Amino acid sequence: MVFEDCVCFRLGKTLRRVTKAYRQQISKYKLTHGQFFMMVAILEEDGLLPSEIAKKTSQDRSTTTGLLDRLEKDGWIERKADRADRRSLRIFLTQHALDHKKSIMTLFKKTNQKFLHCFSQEEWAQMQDFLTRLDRYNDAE
Amino acid sequence: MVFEDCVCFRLGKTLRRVTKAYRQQISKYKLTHGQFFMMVAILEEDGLLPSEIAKKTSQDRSTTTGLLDRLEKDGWIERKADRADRRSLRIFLTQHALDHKKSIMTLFKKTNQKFLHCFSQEEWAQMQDFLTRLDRYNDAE
DNA sequence: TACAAATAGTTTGTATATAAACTATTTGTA
DNA sequence: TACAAATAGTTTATATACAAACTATTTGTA
Repeated sequence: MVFEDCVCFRLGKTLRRVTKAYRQQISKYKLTHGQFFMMVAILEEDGLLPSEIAKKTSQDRSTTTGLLDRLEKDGWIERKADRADRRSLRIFLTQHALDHKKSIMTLFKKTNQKFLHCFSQEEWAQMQDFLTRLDRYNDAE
Repeated sequence: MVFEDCVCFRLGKTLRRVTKAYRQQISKYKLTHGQFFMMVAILEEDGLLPSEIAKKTSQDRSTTTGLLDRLEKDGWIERKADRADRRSLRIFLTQHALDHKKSIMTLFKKTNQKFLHCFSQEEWAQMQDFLTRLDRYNDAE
């Protein structure tokens, strides 16, 4: 089959499947997988700028705006003006988010364990190396 | 970093980067990467059903509808009624698509070569195996 | 100090992605 | 044959993804 050896196609196919399974695992919180990762990033570090969150989650800034919109609408985060730079915002967790912090971080780790079971430690290190090579290749472009 | 060992996050990050580089490579044809892959699938086999194309490209049926809509609008393909089953359609290439068949298939192979350069033959086989394991894991769910 | 360039974040427009519901048709079976 | 179930494809609604353009502010520099 013509797509067998296509890097982009194979990654896309696998990601779609992994994401689908991921969604089922995290459905408890009514967060999409994108929102879930963004929440984890913010739970780990409160008070970041949107641009810092974009970098941390490797998302486009405008994608980040949309994700933050929905997280704010659903009461997980708040945008507050930065004192030092009036162009900037800082993203803070709501009490609701703080109340679920431990539970969400546990779910994050537990869900990922399921996927890591596909690999031995050495294999996952190998996989990470492969992915990092592709990341770097495209940085250079 | 918390996402370092997250399978879903790492795949997503790499795919976004690979796709971005891919887009630049194929920009000549004004096809998105999704449209490009679908065109390759149809160039390889003319007269398929949308459901067969969905399966071949590992896409949802409704995603396939949208991609075929745009390919049809841009004059690459035509939908024709199936004689045997009035629920079904058959997807056929236009003359325009046939005129570019060779060039598109060459671009497909050439572009992918750039990404394969990140790996030795053994490494790519290993990577394929890893991806296939994740595919299978999620099939079972 | 003036002001061009850079930066932070958003908006707009379009494409992919998917679940759920929908129409039309065919299939399986009592 | 009648009719429920299955199938093919689409539509609808919503979320990610991203390029390009936009506003407001800050920075760098002549």
